[in-house]
Amino acid sequence: MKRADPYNRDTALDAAMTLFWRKGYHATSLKDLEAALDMKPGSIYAAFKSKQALFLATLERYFLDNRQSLRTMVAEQGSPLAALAEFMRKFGCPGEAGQSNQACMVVKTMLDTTEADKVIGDAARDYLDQMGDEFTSVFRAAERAGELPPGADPDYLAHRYQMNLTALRIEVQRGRNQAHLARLAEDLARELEALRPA
Amino acid sequence: MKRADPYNRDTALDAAMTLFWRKGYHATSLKDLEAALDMKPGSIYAAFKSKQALFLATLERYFLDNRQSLRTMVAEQGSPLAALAEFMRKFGCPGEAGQSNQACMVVKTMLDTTEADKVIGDAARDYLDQMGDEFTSVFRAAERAGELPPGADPDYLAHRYQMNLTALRIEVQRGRNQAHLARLAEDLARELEALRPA
DNA sequence: AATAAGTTTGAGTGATCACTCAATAAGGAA
DNA sequence: TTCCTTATTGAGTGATCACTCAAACTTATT
Repeated sequence: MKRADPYNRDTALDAAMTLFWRKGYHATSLKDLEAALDMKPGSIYAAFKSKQALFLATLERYFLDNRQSLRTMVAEQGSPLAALAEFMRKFGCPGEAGQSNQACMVVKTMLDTTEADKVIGDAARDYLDQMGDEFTSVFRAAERAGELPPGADPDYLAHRYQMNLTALRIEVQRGRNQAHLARLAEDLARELEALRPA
Repeated sequence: MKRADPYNRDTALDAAMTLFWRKGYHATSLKDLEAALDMKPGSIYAAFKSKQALFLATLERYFLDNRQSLRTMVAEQGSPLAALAEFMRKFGCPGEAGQSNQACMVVKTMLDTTEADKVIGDAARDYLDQMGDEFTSVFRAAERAGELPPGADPDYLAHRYQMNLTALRIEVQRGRNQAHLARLAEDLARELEALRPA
């Protein structure tokens, strides 16, 4: 039997991430992973140690991707507040930029996890916290730039922003039509930009 | 061997609902159900036909419970808007009234479901729609009672309300501290009541 | 060519999955 | 009591679960 090419870690992790993101940790079997990664069980275990370790690796990858996407947006946009608005808007157009009609993988993971999968649940909560911190620091930058009204609380604003983003992305997975999602994202973005003093 | 008492459908459904709510459909095994319902596999299958049918029955029960809770609130509160505000506030105090620190079972189910579990996913989406319709009709009642500003869109308001409720309940499962959750719920409730013209 | 080091292979592990069914027990009607 | 219907029992079904490992293969070094 011919041997397959040596596996590519990035490609494999991407495939695993897509699969886990869509199906969730519990509903994804090793058979599914073998097919998606085009790897035999032995190779998967040699490369990633266990199903759980592989999942954690994909979750980290997902988080890092998202954080990088936000940071890029902040660097490209003229202002912190505009970056947050644009970041929000992007999730209202699923299938265009992003790859899927799925809610946030980290949120899905946290909701799918109990004490029996403490390691995974803790990782998810930690990434949510880190992403929240990221939003907070952007709001703080907005404050320094004079984009927030006096007395605004960057920490609280970040929290509410994260909640809105989460809710919007759940609407995406709920299968709402594109027009509805776009209006929703636009409204949320406008409410953000409305913070800017006149 | 002594026989167990004949099962009580309500008790069994409650126990199954609690278990499925917490662990999710995929992570809940029949062993888990046998222990929680105190029934042997044969009895479970005689009473509920299949794991999937049992899950669907618990999901319906969960939905009906929640809808009833909202309707009771509307009947008890002085105004529709006050009822919606109070309904929101209740979810900010987990462990007090409700039984668990879990997000909405219907949302969790929708996020945990793929084409492979189409029946379950469709049921979840349908209950979300029905709950949305319920909120819409309360907002319409608020409109008739003069509690909404002119030009308000009850359908859109209901949608945003549902999103906020979903996000709040996810914060609960995220494990935020009680003070934070209470403030969040209070703010969301106040924003609702701020719709009322002066 | 020969050897060594490192990967990939895939049949096979015991455990657990959802589920079945013949046997058994309980309650009601005669 | 005897029969009949209905419910419960729990060991057992084949399938699938996450996972292993000795053998086969490839590449690099000699």
